[in-house]
Amino acid sequence: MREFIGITKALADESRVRVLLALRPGELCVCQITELLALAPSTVSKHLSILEQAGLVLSRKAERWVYYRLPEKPATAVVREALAWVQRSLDTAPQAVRDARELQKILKQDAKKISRRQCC
Amino acid sequence: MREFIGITKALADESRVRVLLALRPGELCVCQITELLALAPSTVSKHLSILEQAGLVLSRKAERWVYYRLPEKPATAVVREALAWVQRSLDTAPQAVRDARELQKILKQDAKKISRRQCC
DNA sequence: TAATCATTTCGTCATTTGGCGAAATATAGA
DNA sequence: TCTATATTTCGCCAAATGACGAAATGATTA
Repeated sequence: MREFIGITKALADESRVRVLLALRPGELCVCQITELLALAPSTVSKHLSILEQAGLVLSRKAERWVYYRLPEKPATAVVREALAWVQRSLDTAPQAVRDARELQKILKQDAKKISRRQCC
Repeated sequence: MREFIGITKALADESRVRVLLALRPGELCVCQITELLALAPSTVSKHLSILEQAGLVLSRKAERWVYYRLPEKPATAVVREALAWVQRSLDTAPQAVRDARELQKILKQDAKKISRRQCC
């Protein structure tokens, strides 16, 4: 029950759900997620830690950046089914589509900046 | 997205999840749910209205009582999958087992009282 | 080493949430 | 009609939540 409520609380916020949808194509660093959500970095960091605590995302640190991703093989069935439910339910939601488009732009911007060894 | 967040917020409280599990065998009136949760009637009423708003339960009024039940044929796929996820995830959770046992007692008590035309 | 940058932690604030009891509403029975 | 009972609505309070900016942390670059 503890785990379950942790997951539902994590899913009970639109910004956090948007992150889960944004991560579908692959991992993103905190600064990219921050730009997508248009929130303060500290706010985004808190959101991500809640998602990670619930087991809904994983993180890895590389150089100066922290990348978050969906767990390819979730630790528990509850988490796996939660993620599947989110994706099925919101796959074509307007917000998800908008975010996917916006994310394209963000990734494209970063591609230029990468030549300067920066993430965002 | 609106509907989805309404559902996750409804699921993000242990009392409300316990109600969904308690309703598996069949409908219950507010006073029975109130006894199970051991909360004030006004609090339980509010919880139930949140669940109903999210589409996770239905209600019917009969005589003096209001009975709540799981939707046999949920209005949307999101709701149907949410309910299925809850049940699968918490089917054998200790709290669910305790509540099922406690519910037996409550129903047995009511059986006696029904001879006096009372619900609880 | 010093400066820079990405991220997290901390403190604060406004809003929401979950709890209660009192009062209102609705229905059944005397 | 009057009373009793079941439920909901309302107003209140304490705790949790989501937002921010400032400061701390960690790692890279100059």
